[in-house]
Amino acid sequence: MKEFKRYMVTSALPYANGPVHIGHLAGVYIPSDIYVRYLRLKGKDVLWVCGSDEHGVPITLKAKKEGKHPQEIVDKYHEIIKKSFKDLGISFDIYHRTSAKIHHETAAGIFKTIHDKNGFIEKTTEQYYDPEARQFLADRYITGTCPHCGYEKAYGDQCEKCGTSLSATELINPKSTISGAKPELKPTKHWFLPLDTYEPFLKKWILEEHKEWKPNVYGQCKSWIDQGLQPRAVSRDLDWGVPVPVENAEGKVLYVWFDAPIGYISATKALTPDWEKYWKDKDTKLVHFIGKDNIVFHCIIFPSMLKAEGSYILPDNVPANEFLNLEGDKISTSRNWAVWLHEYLEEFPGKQDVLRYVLTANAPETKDNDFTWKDFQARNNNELVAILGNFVNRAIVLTGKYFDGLVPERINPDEADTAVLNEISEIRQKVEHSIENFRFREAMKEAMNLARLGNKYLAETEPWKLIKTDEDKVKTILNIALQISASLSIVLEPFLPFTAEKIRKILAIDKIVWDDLGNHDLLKAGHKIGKAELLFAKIEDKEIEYQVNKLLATKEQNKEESHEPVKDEISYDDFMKMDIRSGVILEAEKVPKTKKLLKLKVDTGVDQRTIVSGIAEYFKPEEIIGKQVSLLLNLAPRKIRGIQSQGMILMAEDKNGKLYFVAPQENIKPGALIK
RNA sequence: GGCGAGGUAGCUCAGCUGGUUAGAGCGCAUGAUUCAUAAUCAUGAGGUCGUGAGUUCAAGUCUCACUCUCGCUACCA
Repeated sequence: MKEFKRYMVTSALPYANGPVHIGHLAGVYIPSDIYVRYLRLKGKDVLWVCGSDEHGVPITLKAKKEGKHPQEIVDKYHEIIKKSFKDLGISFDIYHRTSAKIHHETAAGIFKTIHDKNGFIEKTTEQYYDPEARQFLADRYITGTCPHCGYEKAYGDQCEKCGTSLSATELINPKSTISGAKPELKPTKHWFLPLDTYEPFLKKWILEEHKEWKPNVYGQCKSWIDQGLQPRAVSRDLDWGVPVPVENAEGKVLYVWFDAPIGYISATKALTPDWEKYWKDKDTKLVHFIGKDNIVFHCIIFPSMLKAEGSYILPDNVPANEFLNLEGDKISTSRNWAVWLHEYLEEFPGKQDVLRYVLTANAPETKDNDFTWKDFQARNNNELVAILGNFVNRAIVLTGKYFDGLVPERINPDEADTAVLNEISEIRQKVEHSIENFRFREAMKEAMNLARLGNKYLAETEPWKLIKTDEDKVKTILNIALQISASLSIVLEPFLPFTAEKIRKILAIDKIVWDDLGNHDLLKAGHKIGKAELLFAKIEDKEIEYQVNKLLATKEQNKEESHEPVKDEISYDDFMKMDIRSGVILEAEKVPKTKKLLKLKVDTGVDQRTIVSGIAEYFKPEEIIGKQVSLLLNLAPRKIRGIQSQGMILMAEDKNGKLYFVAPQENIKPGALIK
């Protein structure tokens, strides 16, 4: 394996429209913190950067909804996120943000360089522009009269009445749905990164040269490359983001995925004037920690951008984790189904390492995993308290009791004693190997084995018995138990930094270096150690119940609060325009090559017609034949997957997206009017 | 539907290029022990390795089909 002179580590930028939860931590931030802390202890030259991703449409929407400026939104979450990371001991060298000036300059600079090298494809199209709102309008934000059927409220992309696909420019009397103003046709230019031209490069670089990447990452990349890459737009008509730095680009910003990864570079710039050697020197090892949803951006798009720019190095590895679930359900910010970091820190003060431990032990390294509070409690009580905390406590208490807290000397250690000391080095090697291969779960387990080793050693030697007959032997035993404790304070530092620090405080030592791990004389005979202090406290059932109840309450609330806002008022006439009737499904078959579509033949009472409906995920064709349904008959026909769909089946949808038929409770002849 | 990843003891996971009775931690049972936060230590019981075929002297490990979970993608008037 290549030896690198220095390391550049990045962690995915959290999106600043909400706080950070345990899924983020287990997937990205804790693994990278372990990795970086380890490298630092080894004395490596390493920089680790992260920051808030503050651009993009969702933030502007959230701002609009709350009547605020996007900057207010990102300011709020940036502070919450930054503080909670710090409190958990996530040791970024810098936590930056993409709304910062230096980021805008950096992103613009990179765009400009690629632009000047003709690295983009430019495409100009005529698009509607709203002079009042002063922005370009997406097709959906324009209504007008359909040139085919004369329907007055056709959308810019499609007429709902006759079903024809339209382009906004075909509409007669177009109107902006934002301001109501009459939009003007203006040429708008966009820039595309021609990913297709990077295909040969990506093929060689990933598929041939990085076979060691994790299977999920490698497989995902292969899938994308094999399917053929398309040029991707790198700009948007929006007023929140990094302005496109060329002439005649007013109202255009860089697409958020273009500017976000550049945030790594700008953060490094903000950190040190020496930033270039971390990003441009071939002897730097660049590692991106991300979640699986980010694989394509970090393995395909960002490297292509850097390649296009020309002067940057490419990542050596992109360790992506899978997702963490919570109590069996997907974590969801919008449904408030999460354990929020800032809340955890308040509710479990001083227990940062417990969360770090549980999330590492349970990290979704190879497949999605589940976090449960019961498991959280069990790991704390049975592993941290019983194995680790207990061992260190035993060693300290015994030393206090027998030798007044003075480290005793080793006198004629026998074979078993030496074997135990030597085992520390073996554990060290295993931990190193695992961390360097991004297997943190395994690494931490090995580290914990050191505490297991200590417990076993004490149980076998029984110093509390020997003290009556052979004090010299007890000295040797406790010396070794203390050396193990000291080594624990090193090996645990990457995983449980607060605990490692606590152990050092009790042992009254300060300096630690990874290479001291396994040293048999970390504590000199005669050194005075401090008083025993518990490393971990048991977590009682009550605390766990509280958390579980909190989640149950969320579940209840989600059930109740699933109301969409009430739509705009309509007139009775509007309602009566709809022709809703009961009907019966006569035939049903799956539309080939789709997941959700069923082609149905229904008896409407007046005729038999074909309807295509997106319900295949919840109903099998044979199950619904003969089923009574409610039909909207006079909906404009529309072609779906090549099949003309004449009407719509009415369905109720719950918050999880599950569908339910809406139909008369008792059997009724097809064709009965519903009003 | 296409593509990718995964399906190994109650739970969380190891099992490298196929090779003796499939491993670990936690939980569970029994025993030992009391220095320690009823903590620890030892021993043990738990698996037809998603299902079904095939290749091979030999398959959890290779091939094919099927099935379930997750993700990307197409697609839900």
